[in-house]
Amino acid sequence: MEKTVTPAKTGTPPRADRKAQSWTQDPEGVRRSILDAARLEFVEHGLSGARVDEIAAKTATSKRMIYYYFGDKEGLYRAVIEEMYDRIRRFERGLDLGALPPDEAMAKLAGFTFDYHADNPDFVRMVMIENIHHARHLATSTKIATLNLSIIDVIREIYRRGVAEGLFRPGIEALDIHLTISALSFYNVSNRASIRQVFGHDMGAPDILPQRRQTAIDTVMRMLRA
Amino acid sequence: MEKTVTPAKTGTPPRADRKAQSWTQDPEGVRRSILDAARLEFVEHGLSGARVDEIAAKTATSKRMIYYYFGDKEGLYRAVIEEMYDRIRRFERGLDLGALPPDEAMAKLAGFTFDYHADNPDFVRMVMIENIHHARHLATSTKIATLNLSIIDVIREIYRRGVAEGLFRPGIEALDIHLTISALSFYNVSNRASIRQVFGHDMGAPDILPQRRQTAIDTVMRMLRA
DNA sequence: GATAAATTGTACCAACTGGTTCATTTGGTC
DNA sequence: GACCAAATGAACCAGTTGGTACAATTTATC
Repeated sequence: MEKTVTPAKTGTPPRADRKAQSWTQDPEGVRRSILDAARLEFVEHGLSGARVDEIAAKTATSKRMIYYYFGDKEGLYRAVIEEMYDRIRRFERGLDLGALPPDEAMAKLAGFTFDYHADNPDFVRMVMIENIHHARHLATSTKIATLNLSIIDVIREIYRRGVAEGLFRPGIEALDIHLTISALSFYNVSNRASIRQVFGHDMGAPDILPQRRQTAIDTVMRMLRA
Repeated sequence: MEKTVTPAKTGTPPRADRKAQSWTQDPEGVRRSILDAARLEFVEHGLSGARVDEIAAKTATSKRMIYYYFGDKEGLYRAVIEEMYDRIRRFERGLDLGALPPDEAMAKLAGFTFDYHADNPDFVRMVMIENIHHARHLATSTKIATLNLSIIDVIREIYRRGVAEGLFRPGIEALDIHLTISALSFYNVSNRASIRQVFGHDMGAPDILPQRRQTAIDTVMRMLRA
């Protein structure tokens, strides 16, 4: 962000000597830089609390480019949301649990999900913020509507095998399993601050987290066991 | 909100004929009215998204009185938060589970907690909002620090009895039990919008809620059973 | 009747904020 | 060398927003 030449101060920019600086053309890089800065700001302050000027300041580029690429504040917010959902979807797709016995597969899925949430508090906070806004942007996003649900299929298949092998009790909905895993993974992260405030325990602390993780996995397995 | 006399339009208010209206002095009523309006607005738009003028409009009184009683926007927000925590604490204290056998007591507690969250989405949303702000206002509130924890004692006692009677397995922390119950109660409400958007199911719908409720209770009981 | 607290209204302000305008240059590609 | 997209930068603006100033009146209390 260093300028070699002092910029003119008139409203109309100078003709010559504007900038001797050179720069590489890199649209993706600029978008990246803006998205990263925006994520930081939105995650920290929410949609209404985030300041465009603040995002611009965190960027390697300028406020000008934010509007150039994302149209307006909400467009930028939507882009951040979409990217985060893209990421967790890729994560879920990357799970390869088909080769494992059902109980191991389910325990592993629960563990992975727990870890993903614990490792990505930014994602958790964005989901919270989006829910505060009644998932309005999720609804208008064209990208998100088509995708998800894959995780439900994964769970359904593991569960089916588990029931067939007599390991799991029958009659449970795949969505119910997913919601239980999610709830137990999400809550510690989303409500970490209030839990610490009210009960004096920091669920994100490295000496407490593993215990909570084990409890979550055990709880899911016990929920399913025949 | 009817005025019998048209107010003067000068900056300096009129001397006479200001208002023939009479009103009863009712500080508590005015505070109530403001707090209710503020709750609606904060719950819907968050701390940064809420507009003081909008709160004033929802009030039976004026913006003037908001600052008169609560100092500033944050003071008002803090008052709303404190009141909500007061309410759930009273609810928790009101539970009388000591007379029931441990398993019944625990199931009833889980059910009550689930219902409280389902019936009070405003509370859930305020807790979300406060967590987005890292529970900063919970921390600075003098009222909240001293109180809670009673629910942990209730759980600890039920659990102790359950273990003594051989109904529950030993070695579980009371806080872990509470967090599990809370997570399973909170998540459906807090993430209702995104769940509906992504999976197409409205967890608050009257034909789905009871099933989710039962799953939550079952899950807690299975977590504990010896 | 005096005193203090509760209440009323509204115009107003300074700071902030999302978003735009203007004019221009540079890099890559064919 | 031409051409277009990428990139630059800072001033500026109109609308919003939390909060206040000012001046007065009414109600309850003793």
